Amino acid sequence: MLDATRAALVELGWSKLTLGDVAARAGVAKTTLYRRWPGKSALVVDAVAVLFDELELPDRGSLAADVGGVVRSFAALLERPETATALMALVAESTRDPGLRDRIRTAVVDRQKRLVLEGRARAQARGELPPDADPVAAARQADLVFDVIAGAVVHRVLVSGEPADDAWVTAFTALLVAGLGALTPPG
Amino acid sequence: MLDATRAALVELGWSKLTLGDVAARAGVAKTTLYRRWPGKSALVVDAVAVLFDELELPDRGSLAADVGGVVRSFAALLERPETATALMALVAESTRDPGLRDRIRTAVVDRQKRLVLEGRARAQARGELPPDADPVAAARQADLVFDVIAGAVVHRVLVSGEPADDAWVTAFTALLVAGLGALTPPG
DNA sequence: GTGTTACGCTACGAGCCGTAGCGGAACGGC
DNA sequence: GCCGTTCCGCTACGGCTCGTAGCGTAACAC
Repeated sequence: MLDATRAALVELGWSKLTLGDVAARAGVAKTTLYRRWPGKSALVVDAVAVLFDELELPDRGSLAADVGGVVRSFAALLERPETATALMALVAESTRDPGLRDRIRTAVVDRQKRLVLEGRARAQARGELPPDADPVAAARQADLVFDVIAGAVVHRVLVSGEPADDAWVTAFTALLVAGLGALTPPG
Repeated sequence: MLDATRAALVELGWSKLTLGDVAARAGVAKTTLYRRWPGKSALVVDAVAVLFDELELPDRGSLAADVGGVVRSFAALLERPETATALMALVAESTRDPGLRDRIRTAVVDRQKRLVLEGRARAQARGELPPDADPVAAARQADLVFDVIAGAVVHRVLVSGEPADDAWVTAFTALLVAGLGALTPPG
């Protein structure tokens, strides 16, 4: 079912995707889809969410290398046509649907944020970042870094429409790591 | 016409917005809309584009203050319900429609990027940033900064779903300015 | 043997899309 | 005063999608 949804997303995109189509591809009655999911948005959330499971963050030895790695893998995910068209449409829908917003958060956003927390803890263990003084300040900084990384990649790939190639990834990583390094030693 | 489109966006959101609705609100026949715009997407692009004209960048005296200013005004624009639901949906559509992508670029993206170029030139005049050595490298850095700023704000407001309040703006500005400052003096 | 659950299939009213066809109003040239 | 052009409003239409209702059936539990 979710496979059929992703296939339909690749071929038709979000706007022209119909539940009748998905049902036909999956060899399933349209009724069954409506019995399991309340609508198009919820179905696509589940279909796309599994793609974010493949995001991992192996230890590459330094904060800069870890940031570069997560940026690269996230960009690779966004350059797949299914995720690109679906993610933006879902975010647009979630603007007017709090329930959908929660689904997206638990199914997609939290899975990415986990990587940031992981890389951050690793950098602290290496001594590249100072340990947490205040836990709420630490959470705020993690959220900030997450928004910067994910936002920049999304904007580069989907809005500016240019690839996140090696040159861009290294430049962005350098900027972010330099900012973190310059900001935290004194404070 | 565009006023009616924005009003319908506020009330219905992107997905439930119909051209018949817009026509009724504008006191105009549905045919007229189709005579002027090829479809829903193009109409909404024009309706939203004018909102980006109010973005300006007064000289606030320092690079940090200028960045904070543009972040604040951009965030205020994104927190309006019309722009939030429309922008993301348009980006989603543009992944499958190169023509729409160009419309968005000229009508929305370029208007924002202008601010970045302006602030950058101003910071160079103040001596806060080094002058351009290589023009293509300068353009690349400007694009990078633009993606970081716009992407972070969009992600914060629309994906994370939390407001870009003063605390966040100052933290983000500090991170970005520190990164720019730490990166460029040696190079 | 029976209740429960889940599914497939058909059919339906409702709504929107995008277009065609027709008639009317404004404007300009002469 | 006459006529061509252009723009608009209005109605109507075929086609498509939505989401639901109704009915029959297969698997499973006990």
